[in-house]
Amino acid sequence: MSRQIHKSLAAHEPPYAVAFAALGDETRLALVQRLSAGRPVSISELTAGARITRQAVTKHLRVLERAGIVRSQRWGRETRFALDRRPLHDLQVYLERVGRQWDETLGRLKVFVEE
Amino acid sequence: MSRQIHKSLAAHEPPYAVAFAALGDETRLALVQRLSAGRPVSISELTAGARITRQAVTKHLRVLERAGIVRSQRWGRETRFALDRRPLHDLQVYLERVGRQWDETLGRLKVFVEE
DNA sequence: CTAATATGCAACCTGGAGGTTGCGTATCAT
DNA sequence: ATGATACGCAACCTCCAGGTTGCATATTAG
Repeated sequence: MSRQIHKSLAAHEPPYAVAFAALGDETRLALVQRLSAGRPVSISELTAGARITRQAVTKHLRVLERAGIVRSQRWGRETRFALDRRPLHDLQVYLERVGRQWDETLGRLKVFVEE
Repeated sequence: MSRQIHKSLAAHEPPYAVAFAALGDETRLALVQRLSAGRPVSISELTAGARITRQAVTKHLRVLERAGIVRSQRWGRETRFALDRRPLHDLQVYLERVGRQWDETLGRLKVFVEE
């Protein structure tokens, strides 16, 4: 899309695309679900029962971390990950805004038609 | 992610991951923005001013369409795309739910601690 | 102290995402 | 009728996401 649009949108806004992309994977969505309970969970525990390797799980967690959705903290020999709700809330607000913009524009359009 | 968790979550729910993934690209997010005005827009118009080829734009639009976020309709020689707000709203609700689950679980935890 | 546990790091593999070009075909404008 | 416009289809290219394996290292358990 035009460079102008892109720039104007991404200028000082959070990197929505990155966050959405982080959620755009079944495995990572499942991880988010699992962490949504609030309790920090270690990599091993998150890997337990999974069909993929611990390394793969780790990579997914790092993706979520770079997107700001999750934070990690070492606890002895294990690394525990916890959810951060703020970026998720930001996405929610973003989606609301898109819907609202639709309403407003369509509202104006309706007024125009009715005149 | 254990198979059980995955299945129980994805069983009859919308394919959230697919929708999130569709939004997880700057170009496609820009397209969504542009369509959020409500007016159906043709591929050519969406391509105008973009730095990528019409074909690339088309591919992105198809991705959005498969995710249900956008719908296409032929209008003479052009194909116009329009936004569908429902899937976006579903995502919004999904994100709300994650946040709410956090609150509830943490609430329970707090009660437990205080007893 | 020693074995088991929990991770990190790095190399490596493979498929598909994102992009391009070329060409064929409706449809619209003149 | 004819040229310009708006697409679709298909082949092709490149790079990186998602996954694995192997090995080294720090912690904890007994």
